[in-house]
Amino acid sequence: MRLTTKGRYAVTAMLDLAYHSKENPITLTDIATRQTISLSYLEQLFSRLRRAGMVQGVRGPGGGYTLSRDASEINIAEIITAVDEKIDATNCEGRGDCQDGLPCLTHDLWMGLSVQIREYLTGISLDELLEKEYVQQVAERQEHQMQDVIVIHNVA
Amino acid sequence: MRLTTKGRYAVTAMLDLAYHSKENPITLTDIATRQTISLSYLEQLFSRLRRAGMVQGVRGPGGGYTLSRDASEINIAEIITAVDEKIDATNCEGRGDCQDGLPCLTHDLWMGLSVQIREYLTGISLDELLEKEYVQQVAERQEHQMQDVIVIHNVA
DNA sequence: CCTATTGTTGACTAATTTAGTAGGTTATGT
DNA sequence: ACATAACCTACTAAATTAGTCAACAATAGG
Repeated sequence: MRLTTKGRYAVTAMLDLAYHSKENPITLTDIATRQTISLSYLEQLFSRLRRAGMVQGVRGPGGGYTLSRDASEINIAEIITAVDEKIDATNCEGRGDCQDGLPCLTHDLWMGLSVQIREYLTGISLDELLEKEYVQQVAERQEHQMQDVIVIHNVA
Repeated sequence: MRLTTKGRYAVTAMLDLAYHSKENPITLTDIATRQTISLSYLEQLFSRLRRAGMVQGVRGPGGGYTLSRDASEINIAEIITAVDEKIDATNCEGRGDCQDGLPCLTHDLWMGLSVQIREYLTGISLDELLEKEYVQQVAERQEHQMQDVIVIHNVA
């Protein structure tokens, strides 16, 4: 099982995208600034998200990324899977050959945990997350801070 | 979140111990053979489990390890915590300072996931695992294979 | 008392993964 | 044409895992 910043960054970026790209494409530079994630790293993640068919890239000025599907049709588990390989607590990727080709003593336990985690994350859509009061507060705060960054940039 | 072989080995070893140490202490060498885990690595893990007060070591011939508590009083979450630091899906260890001292956009989501995983693993005791038909089958198989190893060893 | 057994400890290491950099190439709106 | 932004590939530093190795401490049994 790995749930590292890779998967967390991907979900955060997708949520940012869902929040801001209602009409126009959003650039990775914007997301990188708002979420303080390195731009190049975001590019890698979005490369995978695009290949997984979750986002669409638009090149050139005014371009950026948009969601390929409605935010209600994208769940958290598939975002993590797209960038982080798999949500799986076993060592044998569920095959049951953990000990010399046969299942280890605790194989079933990790299978159960995997199902548990997968069900939880599959059950949450981007849409549902967006509606949370908490998310909206943080998103608004980030927009204000973004304004500050732009002002500082223009002054300099 | 990290759920790696470290935590899995610890739970597997503890389950093996619970299964075999009904009367006498069990040596790490036995556990290492049955579960195909490196002895030196097991020593490291049991050092932590001992400091966490979950097992007791008995030195000298006939020694080994026993559970400090009844198997019904030991749950899976605490075993993992003892060797694997923490069951936590956030990047900020739950503090909410993930983005420049303030919570990131998805902080709440990871908090919820952490609770979910922790509840699941806390709700399973070693005792309960032992009663599973599946575990008993694997344990018996391992004992037979262990006999083979001993026979081969004596012949050689 | 001696010795084999087993726990206990600490330092070291190879392999893997993560997180991030750097530098380029395409496509496209103005 | 030119600036903008996606897109792509290769490289790298830091962290973590999964061990190895070597020594020391306690103790049961002869």
